[in-house]
Amino acid sequence: MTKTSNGKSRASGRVTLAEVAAHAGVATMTASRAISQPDMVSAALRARVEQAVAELAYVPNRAARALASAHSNVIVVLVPSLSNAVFTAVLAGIQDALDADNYQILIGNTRYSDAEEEKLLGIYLQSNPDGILLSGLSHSARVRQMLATSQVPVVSMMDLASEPAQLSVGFSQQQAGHTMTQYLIDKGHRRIAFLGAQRDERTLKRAEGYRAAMAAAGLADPRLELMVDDPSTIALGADLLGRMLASVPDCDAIFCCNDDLAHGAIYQCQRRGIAVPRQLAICGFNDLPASAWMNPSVTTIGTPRYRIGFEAATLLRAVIKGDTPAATRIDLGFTLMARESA
Amino acid sequence: MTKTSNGKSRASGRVTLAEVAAHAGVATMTASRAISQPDMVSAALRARVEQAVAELAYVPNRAARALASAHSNVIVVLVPSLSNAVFTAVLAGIQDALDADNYQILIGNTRYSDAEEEKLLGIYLQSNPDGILLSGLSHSARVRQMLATSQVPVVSMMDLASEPAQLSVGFSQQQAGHTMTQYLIDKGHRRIAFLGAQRDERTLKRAEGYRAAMAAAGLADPRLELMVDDPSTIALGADLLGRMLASVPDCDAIFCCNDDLAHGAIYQCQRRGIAVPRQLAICGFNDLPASAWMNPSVTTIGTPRYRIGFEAATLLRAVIKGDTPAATRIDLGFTLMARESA
DNA sequence: CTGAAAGCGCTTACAG
DNA sequence: CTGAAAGCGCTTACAG
Repeated sequence: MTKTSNGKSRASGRVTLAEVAAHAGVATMTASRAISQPDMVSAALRARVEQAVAELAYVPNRAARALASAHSNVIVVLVPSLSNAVFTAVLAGIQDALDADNYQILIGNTRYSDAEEEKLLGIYLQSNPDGILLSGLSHSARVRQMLATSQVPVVSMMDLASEPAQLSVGFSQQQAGHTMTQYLIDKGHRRIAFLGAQRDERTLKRAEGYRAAMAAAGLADPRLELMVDDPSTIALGADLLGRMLASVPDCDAIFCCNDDLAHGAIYQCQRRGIAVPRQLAICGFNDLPASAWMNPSVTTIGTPRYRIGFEAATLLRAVIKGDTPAATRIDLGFTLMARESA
Repeated sequence: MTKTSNGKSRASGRVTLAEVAAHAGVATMTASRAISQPDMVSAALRARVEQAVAELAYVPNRAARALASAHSNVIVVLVPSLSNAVFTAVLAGIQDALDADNYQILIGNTRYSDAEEEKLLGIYLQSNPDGILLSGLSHSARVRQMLATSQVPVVSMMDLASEPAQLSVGFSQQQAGHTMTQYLIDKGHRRIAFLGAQRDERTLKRAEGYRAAMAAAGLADPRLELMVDDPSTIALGADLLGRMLASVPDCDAIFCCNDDLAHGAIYQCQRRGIAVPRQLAICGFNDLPASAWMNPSVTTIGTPRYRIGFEAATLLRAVIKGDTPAATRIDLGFTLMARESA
């Protein structure tokens, strides 16, 4: 199997293109073309090479190809979480958009940490990626500098960039936060609390939207805001609900920064015998699958996460291929899902 | 910035090790050592190289390193789903286990498809991975052959292999299915249905366990089994519950092959006014976070998914480093979580 | 501890 | 359409 030619070789033992070429009776470069640019080779030679590939079970060496061609065919995707269904949907969209091309997708989970993002980016940049898909708009100075010196095309996902030079696909997190809050105000609620977790960029922007709507309605009260660093979980939602009710007993509605928190808050209300929405209205954000099925069903903001991934990947691919995109800032919008809980 | 030497160069324009070496006034190979094997270089030279690296913002070319060293430092992980919280937990365990080493983790989502698994494996094998982490024990003939010819070490996750030569980390899916069924039988249920989705390997084995327990108790009835190909979702759980109740009205307990289905079944009962567990007992599998919080809370099987990922990656790393593992088959067990719903 | 040179397995202008 | 040769950016026995 291992046909290393000379004794002192460091060869990998795997079948090489040269062996395939020899087997097919053509030059190495012809074998290369038959595989990578089949149209540039005559049908006869192509068939011989293909047969040799099959007979020798040839597997191309991606490192050698990347080195020789200065093209990695790698696309890096950095998401802050894999346990959050929002980002797995984004990934599914990316996968589908890139499926046809021979891209290798490098998925990095930054765990909502700047340090981790820097580390992962540093490692992934070693692979000389053709493009990068990032979550969110705000990144550490170090990350911004690494990106700048690398010269690799970047598309930001989830939110909309303010500078048109920055490619972004998403929707206005702030506006969505405002819309949900206004909905609660229009329903007649006055003591509307905001429950936030993770304190990430998007939570902060949703809170800004909430704050703007409350202020405009003359309902602002800092005691109505409860924001913690912990990751969003159902358990945290249950906990935060208790804390809010303890500090603001006359609270009549709760806007959770995401559905996990809302679910926990609702389950907690059920255990305490608090009727939702009659005694307390509760709404979330993202429209996770359970939100439509729970009892009461959960009022929330539907977000186009799959499409964000799909469109961002499509945009990135266009830029990599040298196209000048028609739009550099793609707003996919959001949908208020008015259901039973608020 | 781009210091390509000769006119017709295909250089990438990035800073190279040779430039770093020149900047530091050492030979290229010394610069290489200073970076990869710092202990083999004197402190003085090491410092000069490190400074040159910093000043030039040098980023190593992973492809070149892989090609020259015949070592990719890549570990491939294939999971059937990223939207399933079980596998994202497995991934978290893998990440944590491999964090210290400089491994690049290639995550592939096979979407429960043999064809997709073959395709992904083919692409990833081009990167000459040091090791592979696979989900499940049963794979297509093509996959098994690719694995065999590649000679890359493989560890299987989730279930336990029957042949000791095959490295595996998980628990007995069949036994877990049996345990849950026996629990329901012991509680006095007689018409216990099994709801299955995806028809994947693990669902099938849980069903086997169910079948064995039912047969042993003299309760077997093929009409009590409902298995479909569709992916597991809450909506499907709601749907399957309706279908089962329509075909077997005297059904008194339902064993769902996973928690998503169980949640959907319970929500559907709530909408139909069926009391759980009084009129109908319902249990799931995997113990997703919501199961402890729902009302009623969900009886289910707790599975050590994070630890499966962690231990599997640890085992793989040991094998890659040439160690002979003490155990080739690591049983991490499971836990029956008896709660309100059954 | 340090270095000169060969080699890893591909691709790519350039000829023919 | 096909091929000889150089080169991509590293690492590694082998010497000194």
